[in-house]
Formats: sequence, structure tokens, C-alpha cells
Amino acid sequence: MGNEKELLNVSKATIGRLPAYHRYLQEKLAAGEKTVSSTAIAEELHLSAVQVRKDLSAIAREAGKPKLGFTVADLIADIDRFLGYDNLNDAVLVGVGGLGKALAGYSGFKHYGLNIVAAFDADPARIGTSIGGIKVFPAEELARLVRRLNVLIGIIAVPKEAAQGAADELVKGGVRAIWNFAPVHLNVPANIAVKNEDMAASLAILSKRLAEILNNEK
Amino acid sequence: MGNEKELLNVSKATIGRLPAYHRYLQEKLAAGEKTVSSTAIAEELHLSAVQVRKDLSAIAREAGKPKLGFTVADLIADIDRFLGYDNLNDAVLVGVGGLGKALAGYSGFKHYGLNIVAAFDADPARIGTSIGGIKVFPAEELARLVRRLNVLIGIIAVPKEAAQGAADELVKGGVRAIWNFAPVHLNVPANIAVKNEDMAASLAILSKRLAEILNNEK
DNA sequence: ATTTTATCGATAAAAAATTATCGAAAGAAG
DNA sequence: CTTCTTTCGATAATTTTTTATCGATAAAAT
Repeated sequence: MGNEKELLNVSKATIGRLPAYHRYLQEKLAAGEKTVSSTAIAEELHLSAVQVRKDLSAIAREAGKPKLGFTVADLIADIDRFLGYDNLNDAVLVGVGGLGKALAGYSGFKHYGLNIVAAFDADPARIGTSIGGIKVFPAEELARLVRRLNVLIGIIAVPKEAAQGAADELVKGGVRAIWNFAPVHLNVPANIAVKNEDMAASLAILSKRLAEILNNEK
Repeated sequence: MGNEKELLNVSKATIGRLPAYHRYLQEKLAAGEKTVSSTAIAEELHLSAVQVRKDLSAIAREAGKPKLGFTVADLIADIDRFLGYDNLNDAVLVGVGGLGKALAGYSGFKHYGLNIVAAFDADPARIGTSIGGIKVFPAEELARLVRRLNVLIGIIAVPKEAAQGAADELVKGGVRAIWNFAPVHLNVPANIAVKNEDMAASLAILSKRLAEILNNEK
């Protein structure tokens, strides 16, 4: 019975903002505040209050109260539930060079529902080592081990030349979602979700905004 | 005279896609192909051909030719010019822990017009070292050095507790754009551009897509 | 107890982004 | 040389996302 509605009808844009709300709410919770208004959230995050209300109404179970706003703890619980922060998804990491090492060492992913259970690398010098408690296995074992562990999420942090190969192996192992940090477009079957962490795109947007700002001043 | 039009009228969504086009075009160039059609680009990148044409028409100087498509080399040049890939912007990096080290060591930023000229860290053990040719200075010198070097872009890769402080120092030093990798919302004056590299948001979107895919199957 | 104020949710309007349609042009094929 | 095919650019339609408006409600203030 019935939380299908939730998956639908919530726009990607909204989903993308939820983690920011979540962080803000955690701050408020830590500060001991019981309720928070859409106006306050909006001001802090540079959004409009209407948008905040709309986003929250899409995923919150309890309504906000006039004059008081929303209950902080309830909202956090709602976002946790909606984004699945309260039940961990296993993932594997491919590539433990500079970026991969950083990702493996970042303990925060657990709070976001992501649990890295194994890492892989082609470099023999790295195999057998451990980073942040995650063991590094040889690349050859990727597909086999992924299948055995029944992991559905793969994180690609290899140099761009190796990225497509890594993706192929992940798919072969039965992964259904790939978080790609390599600056290349991956070719995968249609029923596999790919999210490119495209830093070049972020940078492009940032530098255009910078250009605008400088332009408005002169 | 006259490239003001370019800054305006190009949507953020379009700008965000340009780096992907750029990468695809580089591949085609390397493969020796002279021209490429919007259909081909669209298919590879899982977009619609109309959208590709619209995006390109917003920034390209030459029109595409019926039956042939666009000239690969021209398009690359157009994107280079539009995104500023051909003239480097200086930047400083704050924080050379795991992620900061990875960013400093990534040589690819130069291709995206970003030149990291100095790094800063609070940990004495790191000061004076060099990562990827970038020297690490003490955090206390941040504002002063940024001002002296006349750097306009700051990259924050410190733990979240230190991020707001880093932002404050960057702003004090005269930075006008901040690329924030720490998972916190930064409070800065209105005339400073902030781009949050929000991995939690990416992850949220990815896992929702995964959930959808799995849902559609059963 | 009444008024004032801050806030909400719902609905409507506007803006932005994507997709569809179609005539025209340029090369390829016959 | 004519026809066919691919592709373009422009315009229109649609969809999605954001913003505006407004009556209702609950707490706070008078």
C-alpha cells in the first residue's frame, strides 16, 4: 500500500534541494529550535518562501502551522524517509587514486544512505590496502565480487581513459546505478541510471555567474 | 563592442550541458571526423536533437549545414570561447586534506580555464609542502595573499566546520566566486557567486532514479 | 475578547525549458 | 538534372518550474 505517489510527482529540482533543507534543519535542531518557517529557510538558502513550501509539501507528512511554521524534527524525519537516509544502500568504488581515496575516506556518505563496501583498482601497489576501512581488491575481480555482494550502486573514480571499461564491468556485475566522477560520457544500457558528477559543468556555471557579476559592476 | 548578448540569453541549463558537448566533440575530433550532426550528439548524450541544436545555436557563430551538420573544430572553438576555456582564471584552494589534495592533483582543470595558483591549510604539517606543483601556505595568510595575487575564485575543500570561516577569509581577500565542496550552506554577501558542489544532492537524484528503475521492473 | 500579525496551503499566473512541427537547403542517389 | 534523404533553423505548442496572490488560521498582542 501506497507510497508510490511519493516517487512520482516530486521533481528532480525539488529532490536536488532537499539535502540543503536537510542540512539547514539539522543546524536548527542542533540549535534547539523546535519550529522553522518557510520564510526563514528561504532567506538562508536564497530561495523563495513559496518554493520552499511547495518542495516541502511534496514530501512532508505533517502540514505546517500558521504563525509557527514547520516542526524541525518532523521535517528532518520526512526528508530522511523520502531520500532513504535511514536505510543504507551498498556501493562499490572503482579507482582509489586521488579522488577515489578522498571519496573512500569521506565518512559522511553514511549519513546520506550510502555504504561503500569494497573498492577496486588496477594498480597492484594499491591492492590489499585499506582506506577508511574499505578494502581494495584487484580490478579483475570487480564483476564477480559485485555480483556476489549483490551491490546495486557503483562509483567510478578512475582516470577518464579507464572509465568506460569500469562502467562495463560494473554493469556486468549487475550494478543498476552509476555515480560517475570521470569527465567522460558513459555508454550503458538504458535501464541503468547514470549520474555524472560533472565538475566542468559546475565550473562553467560558476564562471558565467562570476562574469555576470563583474559585468554588472563596470 | 558586442558580445554582451552572449552572456545573456543563454540559460543555465544550456551552460551546464556545454561541457558534455565539448567532451563529445573532442572525441570526434580525435577520431578525425570533420562534421557531426545534432542527431548524433543527441543520441550519444541521451538528449533530444532539437535541444542540442537549440543549445548550440545559442553559442555558435557558424550555422550548421543541412545534410552535414556542424563543423567539429568550429564548435569546439565556439564552446572554448564561450566558456572561457582559452583564457585561464586564477584560483586558490582552501584545504588540502583528502578532497583538496585530489583537486590539487587533478591536472585537468587547466583545460577548463582554471588555474590554481596557491593552496592554504591550517595544519602545520601540510604547510610548505607542494601538491601537483601547488604550494601550501598557512591559513592565516589567506586573505592577504589572495588580495596580493588578485585572485577572484576560491575553492573550499575543508571540513564543514571550517567552511564558513574559509569563505569569510576568501571574501575578505577580495574573491568574487566560491566553489564550495563542503556540505554546508555558506553565508556570503550578495555580490559573490557561490556554487555548491553538492554531492548529497547528486546522490539523492541518483538513488531516486535507481528506485524508479527497480520499481518499474517488478 | 478582539485585533493584529506571521504564516500556511491552494490556486492562478508567469517564466523557463523542452519538445514538436515544418519548410528550406544541401548533398547523395538515381 | 531531378528526386530523395538528411539535416538545419525558426516558430509554435507543450510541459515543467517558479513566482504571485489571496483567503484562512493560529498564536501573540492589545
